[in-house]
Amino acid sequence: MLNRGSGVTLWRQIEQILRREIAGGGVIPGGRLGTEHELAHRFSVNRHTVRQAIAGLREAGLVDVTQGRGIHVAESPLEYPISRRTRFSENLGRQHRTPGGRLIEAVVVSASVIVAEALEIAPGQQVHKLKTVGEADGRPVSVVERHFPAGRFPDMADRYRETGSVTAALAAHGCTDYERRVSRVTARLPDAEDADLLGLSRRRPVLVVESVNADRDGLPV
Amino acid sequence: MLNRGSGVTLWRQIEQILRREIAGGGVIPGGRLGTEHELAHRFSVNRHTVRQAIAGLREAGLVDVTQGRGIHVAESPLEYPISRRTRFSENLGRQHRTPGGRLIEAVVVSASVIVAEALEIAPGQQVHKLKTVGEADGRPVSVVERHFPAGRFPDMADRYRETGSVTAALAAHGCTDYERRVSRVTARLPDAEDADLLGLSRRRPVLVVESVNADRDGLPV
DNA sequence: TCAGCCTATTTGTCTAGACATATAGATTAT
DNA sequence: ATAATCTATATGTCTAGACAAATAGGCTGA
Repeated sequence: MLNRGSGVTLWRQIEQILRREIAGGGVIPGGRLGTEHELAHRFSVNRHTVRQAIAGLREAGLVDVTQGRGIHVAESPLEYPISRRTRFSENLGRQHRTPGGRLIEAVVVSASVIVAEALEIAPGQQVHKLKTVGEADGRPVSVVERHFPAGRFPDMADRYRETGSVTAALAAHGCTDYERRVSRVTARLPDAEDADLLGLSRRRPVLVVESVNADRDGLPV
Repeated sequence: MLNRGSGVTLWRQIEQILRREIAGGGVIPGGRLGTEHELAHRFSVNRHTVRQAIAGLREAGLVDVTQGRGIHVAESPLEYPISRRTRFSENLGRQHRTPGGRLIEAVVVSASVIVAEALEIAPGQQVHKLKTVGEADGRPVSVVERHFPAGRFPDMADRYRETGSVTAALAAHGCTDYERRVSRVTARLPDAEDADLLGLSRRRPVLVVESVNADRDGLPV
């Protein structure tokens, strides 16, 4: 099965074999890949060598490893053969117009310097902070944090809860149309909270869209 | 130095200590962090335990580890306290219009199915493939791969070399204006080649802009 | 029936040591 | 002086084995 003197390390060979098995559908998503002990025995190597191979699969988000439970093929590695990209490549233009989203948090806070600058208000002024999780295809794909000046949009949170739509909530305040003014796209690795909300591996990069909307509305991050 | 029965694993404690030393400027960027052997002796642990701690620093892009050379603090972990975002948050609209870029590769290849579909030509037809590295602020920030149908733009590579501009090269073929038709933004971790070209850590996510330009020009990836 | 406990299973951490391989610098030969 | 070779140093890989800790499922007692 393995080639021991080929210049290619054993754990890489093992990783490759397991990758193919997963990609080829040899193992059902959610099913066990086998225990470290089993795999070690199967490839006739030490358990630690298997662990190094598994570490690679884990980074790639192909398997979930849990102490006491075992090694399971991740739920949707279906698209693996295509690429390892993060999936939520939304159409940017639409992203901020879509009504959907589950509300996580709605609080009124003092504007940080960055937010204040974007909104063209004084730092420390009250702003609504809405945190929502966007969903598509039935699974969470984006975490959005919006800031609205509390002065101009006093009932923002309530309106959003009623309508479930940012656009509608803004309209209720007399703002019938808005446009993105600037938009910066960056990428980073998600922090623990984001990863939890999205139910994803911390390995997968996350898109961060920072944009400021015209008509004097702004929404960083 | 280390607390052995605290519930926090040794390697995590070691990682934290080293992180603080790096962030605090205790070690000069480019300087050695010490060898695995030295660190193992310093913390009175096994070399492998140190290795696991180092693996964490490595993932975070804080150190460069090279066989035979040792462990060195990464060149610019300066912005570490700020955030771990990738830096090249370019203005999307401008990205494909900018003239700049160093040519890495220019070949004529057969169109893959994906490329062919985007360009609305038959798979297998000849296309120019231009690979360039975009620079900003003196450092490489983007890897762009463009595909042009060889039929419509026979001298693409030469023209690009002459003018150093995609727009100009297209104009030489009678295509004076073009627009992005659709654009998808995704993020992924760079592969070895990309990381090398960009001179960056493989941990930092990379933005991938896939767009198809109107006037029947397309440029995936 | 249900809660709590117990235990087998499985991954996580740590140690110990051997050999492989890449790097840099010194040494040697031309 | 320059190029090739050798050597010490350092990380990479692999094995071996011990104990810790989390999970799941079965068992026991109320």
